[in-house]
Amino acid sequence: MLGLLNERPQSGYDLTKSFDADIGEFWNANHSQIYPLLKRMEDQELITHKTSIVGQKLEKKIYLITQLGTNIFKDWLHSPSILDQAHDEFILKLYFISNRDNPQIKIMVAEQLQLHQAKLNTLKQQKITKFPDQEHINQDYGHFLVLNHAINREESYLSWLNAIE
Amino acid sequence: MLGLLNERPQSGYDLTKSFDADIGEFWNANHSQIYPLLKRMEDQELITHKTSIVGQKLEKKIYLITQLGTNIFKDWLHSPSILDQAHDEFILKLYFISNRDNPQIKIMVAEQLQLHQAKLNTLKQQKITKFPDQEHINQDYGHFLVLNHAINREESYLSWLNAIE
DNA sequence: CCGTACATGTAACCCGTTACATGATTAA
DNA sequence: TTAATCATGTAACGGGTTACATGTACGG
Repeated sequence: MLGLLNERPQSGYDLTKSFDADIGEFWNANHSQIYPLLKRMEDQELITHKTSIVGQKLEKKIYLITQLGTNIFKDWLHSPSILDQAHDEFILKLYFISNRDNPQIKIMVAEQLQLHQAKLNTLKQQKITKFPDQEHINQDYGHFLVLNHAINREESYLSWLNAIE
Repeated sequence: MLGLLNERPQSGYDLTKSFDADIGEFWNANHSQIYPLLKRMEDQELITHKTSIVGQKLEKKIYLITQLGTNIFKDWLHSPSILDQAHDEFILKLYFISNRDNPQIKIMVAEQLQLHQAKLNTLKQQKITKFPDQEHINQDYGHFLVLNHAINREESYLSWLNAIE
């Protein structure tokens, strides 16, 4: 939300739409989560708001990021991202680095390449250890499929990373 | 947890280890989440437990799935799985179908193929609409990378699905 | 005897979804 | 005038992490 408000001041409703659209592909939030969080963030002085009137009397709260919020956001943006199968922070950071020529992209990609390569190596080692022959595969087919899925996931992630730039 | 207890009776500690190991690759849970949940599940009569003594006096609670729990688990296992970028229920179900010859696998795979193919089509259409030329790509590079990532993810998912059996 | 693993719990806190609740604006 | 969209909130509940808290068993 700090990242979105850093791009332009907007309302909770606007933020909700962003999550429904492109960002929602890999990070989701509903309006019932967004409105209370906006309040909490304002308490923490990361954002402020002004009220705008739409039509005759509909009050719309336009939230703006503060200097403190901007600092926190930038610290986050430049911090390393660990691997997490549920939420990919690296992708989210990439989303906010809109400028193609930003040298930060190369650094971040290199970092992720290393992490995912290490993960892939671990998974491949697990496969060799746990499924040395056909008999082990047949005895625990579900586990075998799932391990293959994780390997496939990491391999395609690596090929996507390598294709950046 | 019902799935794991359906395979064999075990303790909360054993369940924790399962999540730390192979299942944790795509679905995680900590012991501080597991112990209270076991109590709640016992209240709901999905599981029961017996106490086993290890060594001199260490009490170990062995949880067993009930008939009700087994029914609920099997209903879940045979229910369709929707797409969810955070938690892949289909993978989890596959994990519990250990028998390679189970005809259910083919049905589930076909279902997922359809869902992921539809998702891929939507994403590709979005890419054409939102990024018709190089200028649009340069203006919103972060969004472009993220969309490509989602497309890449779906394509590799489909190839993995097609490789099953 | 000492460190690692076994074993089980609670507390505080935020994440996230579904449902409940209300009302205004706008375009057909 | 009516339906879709804009706009903002709360409540209940369970998901999930980090930290706090305690004690036993076992192998070297």
